[in-house]
Amino acid sequence: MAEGSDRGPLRAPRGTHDVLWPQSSRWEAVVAGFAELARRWDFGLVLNPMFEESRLFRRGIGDESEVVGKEMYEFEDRGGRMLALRPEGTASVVRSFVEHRPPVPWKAWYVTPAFRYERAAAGRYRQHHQLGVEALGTDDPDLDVEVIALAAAFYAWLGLTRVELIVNSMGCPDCRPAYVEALRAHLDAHAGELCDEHRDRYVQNPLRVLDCKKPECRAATAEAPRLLDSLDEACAAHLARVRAGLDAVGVAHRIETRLVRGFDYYSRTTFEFTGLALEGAQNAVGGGGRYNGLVEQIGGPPTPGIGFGIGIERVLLACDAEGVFPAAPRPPDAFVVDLTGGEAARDLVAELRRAGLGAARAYDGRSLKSQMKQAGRSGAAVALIVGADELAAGTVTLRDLRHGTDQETVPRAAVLDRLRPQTEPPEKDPTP
RNA sequence: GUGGCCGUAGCUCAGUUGGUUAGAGCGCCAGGUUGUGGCCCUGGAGGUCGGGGGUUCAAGUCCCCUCGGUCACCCCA
Repeated sequence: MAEGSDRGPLRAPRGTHDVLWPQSSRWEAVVAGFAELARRWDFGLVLNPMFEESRLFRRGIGDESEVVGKEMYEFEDRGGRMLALRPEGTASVVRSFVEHRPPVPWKAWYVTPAFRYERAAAGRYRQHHQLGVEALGTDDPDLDVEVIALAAAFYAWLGLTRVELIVNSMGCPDCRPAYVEALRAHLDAHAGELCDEHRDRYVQNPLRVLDCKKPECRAATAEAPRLLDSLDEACAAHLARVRAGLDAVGVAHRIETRLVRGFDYYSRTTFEFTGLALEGAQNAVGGGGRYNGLVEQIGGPPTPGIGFGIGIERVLLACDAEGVFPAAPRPPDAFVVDLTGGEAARDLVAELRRAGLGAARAYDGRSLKSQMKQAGRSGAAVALIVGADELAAGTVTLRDLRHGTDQETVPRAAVLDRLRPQTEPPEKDPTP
């Protein structure tokens, strides 16, 4: 183990990253856009702790899952409590539901960091960020449709077009066991054909083999029984209703019987959004499903639920790959250039800001040329220049920085009125 | 966690079979213009060559370890 060596430069820990302006403007916009969609879909914001008792995740997500089994950031606090940084959002949200018992249906959205101790790569981080929703209290397939449609609307709002939605049903505790047995029987007969990894492990979790991308496993399961065919009547009807709903609201999707998601809590509807423009293996931009047994598992009353998580870094990567949703910096409305020692700038920016305008200025008594350069770089629409002449005359020189070199002399008292009409930004609708 | 590739100014990179004070473009700062940005010209600042150890008269160049990135596997967001 590398003891915190004191050599070398300080850097962000492996798998973490900083987001600086102007890149961060995309994050602001992503969250604002998602918040607006959540409002339309009638979801309210829920805030949860970033760490929880470890047992929440062990019980909720499943001890066997990769994420809990080997990727959790677990630690003991000074009081001897075993805690873990949240590896995903659902367990915490559901725990808060169980703890507070809000009236159902309870529709919550969140934005949160998620922590997983795994080897970093492009689009995979030890701390990444997820947007998500959880809806508890009803098994109504129309809700599945709403939840999936919300995610689809989000991708569309970003401008993404190359996103594919795959849907499957994991069945329920009534019909899945029989299927798992049938699948296991099939795998027993083909065990020799499986890839190295699954040859021995398929017994524990046969469903995993369906998800394996190795050609051997693909071939060995090509003729395997399909979960879709062994759904009981209720699960089959549920899925049919979800599919019809997606068609009705115009959400294109494809059934993928191999889709098996990583967490233990899923039942019935599962889905995943894949960024087709993304290179490499990290191309899932979002996913989720129904988890009708989860609330009970962590100590609440039997309550069905459904939700999804969307990885912000992934989605932004997909935007880069498709060339959409660029960073949109918000420049100041005016840049104050001061040649009098700073007092005029100090007072003028204060006045502009009180009036709701974005005001920037230079510091350290730079030269006029230097201040003008900064003004140009800032993206401000106008420069407000105050020198000895203007100070004496009670005016400011207002220079257009966007178009040409037009400038005019404006009485100091009229500056605000002169600025307001041309800078009032139209209230921007975050959706198309 | 396993294997491959990579790591030189803030950024993108060059750096000859190891050989004096490590370079370019962009960016930044200043000047050209005693009060005017964007283009242009001139100058300047800025580097533990990711970190540590080793080989050598000599290491950015070679070797080992380590940290970080990246690709594949794995896993998923």
